Amino acid sequence: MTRNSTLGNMLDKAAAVLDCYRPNGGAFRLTDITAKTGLSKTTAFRLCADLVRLGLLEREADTYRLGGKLFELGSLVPRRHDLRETALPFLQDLFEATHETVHLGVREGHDVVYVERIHGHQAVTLPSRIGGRLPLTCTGVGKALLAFSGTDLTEEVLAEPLRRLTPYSVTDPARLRTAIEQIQVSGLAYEEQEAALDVSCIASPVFDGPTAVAALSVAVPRARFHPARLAPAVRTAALGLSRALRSGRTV
Amino acid sequence: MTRNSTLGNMLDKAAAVLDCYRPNGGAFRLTDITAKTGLSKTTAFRLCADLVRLGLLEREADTYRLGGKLFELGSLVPRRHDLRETALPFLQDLFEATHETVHLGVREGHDVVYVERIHGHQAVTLPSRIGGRLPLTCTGVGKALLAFSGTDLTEEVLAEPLRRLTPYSVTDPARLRTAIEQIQVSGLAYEEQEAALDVSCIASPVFDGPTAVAALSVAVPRARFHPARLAPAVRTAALGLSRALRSGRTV
DNA sequence: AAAATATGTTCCATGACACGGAACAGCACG
DNA sequence: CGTGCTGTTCCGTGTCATGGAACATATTTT
Repeated sequence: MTRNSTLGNMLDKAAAVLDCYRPNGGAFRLTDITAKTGLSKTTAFRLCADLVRLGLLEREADTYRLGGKLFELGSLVPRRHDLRETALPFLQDLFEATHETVHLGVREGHDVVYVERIHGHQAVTLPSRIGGRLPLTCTGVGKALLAFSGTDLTEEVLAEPLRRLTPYSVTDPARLRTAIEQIQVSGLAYEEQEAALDVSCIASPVFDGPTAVAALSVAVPRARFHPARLAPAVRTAALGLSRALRSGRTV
Repeated sequence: MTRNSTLGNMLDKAAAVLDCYRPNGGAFRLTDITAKTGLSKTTAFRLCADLVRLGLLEREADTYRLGGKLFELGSLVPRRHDLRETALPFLQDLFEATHETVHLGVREGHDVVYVERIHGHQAVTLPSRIGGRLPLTCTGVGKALLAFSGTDLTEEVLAEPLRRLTPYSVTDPARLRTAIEQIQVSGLAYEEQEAALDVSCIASPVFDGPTAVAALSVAVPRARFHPARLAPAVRTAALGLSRALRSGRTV
């Protein structure tokens, strides 16, 4: 009868249920949810039923998935929506120039959150997905953001152990520090197989003030990786978007 | 002390708060929220504080906006995400062929919900937005969906008064019925200034079985509206996507 | 076939906690 | 200075979310 002490109120519990689905979505059964959240079977059952009734979860034969209303609400989040809307034309330009996978990401804590990801028929296989999170240190977009987010953040990130997604991920703080310095002078971040095997990436920061508000990149299979051709396109798109953001703000 | 009887539990109240932001997002103050939801000031205050703590809402100087976690969760909704992922290459093709605003939408009840919307620098002004809802009867995508969602739904929609977004919106059930029949034989839905002034649109349904699972369209300013050029492109993209969905399912 | 294990589901008494009214605090007005 | 508007804190009350136990229904093991 004593309430579960770890989660405060009903809302915390509901949020815990939803958090089960981060960062990869999927479909879970009631038992999976009780295991992940620590909620009692009864509580999880009632909670899921409520969430289904509210459209935040959907049910299909003993499994629960995220519901359509979350999609609607997520699309309305102003910070994301506004950025995406101004960025999209530039991302399209970049895609049309390269026909490679194009990313737009923002920083959230020590992670990059992808706001947009467009690609054609031959998509590279990458851990990135819209709304997904990856460590700042393992991706082109992340490194571009990190290099222009202030020295405090850089030191914070370098202080803790660097995560590894592939054997090529940079885990030596000293190497990362020099990489960041190069990014700061060139305005371009390179990444080779550090997030996924056989995928390289060029990224460039987007500014709306002193620090980067976003970064965009193209990711290409290693066989087609030609920096001399890609770098100017990425840089152009990033500068164009920066200018659009500034002019939008002064209106 | 008597509890608000109209909303059952704490979760209902939280969902009511989030629903304030549909369908147009924005930023609301505490008073706005109490007015829209009917919650008491105290309850709304506590609830919003909880939602901010959970990342579902963000606060900025006495106003609340939808929070970043909703964006993350919304992007993971499987039904939407999977469709978007397979559709994107075809939408890109269509955009590259036309350089006009491209839509992808699905049906939800008597509305169309837009799953994707891509555009270049000269975007047409339209009420459509990703995650947004519009009446099936006022948009190209909507009419394409309606024409291939079974006669039961058609009759349901025709039975109730038809909504009007512009002076050109079709409100005569008889005219809409013949329009639907034309769509059914041609596989193409036309719409001229019925959703927004000065914008016309050609749409085509996407199939993964007997009924349409989605529809895609291009929307163009009236001055550039050349059906003979646009229709084949739209049709090609829709057929390509249909085929990709089918082959994806049989794997 | 029976037993065992795993699911999802319903029932219930209980007390933790969400509730709204009242009071307070800070601002902008005229 | 008062008056009207915000957001915020406090607190006693009783509602309703809670988890255990029991039930239902599959699937697997003996």
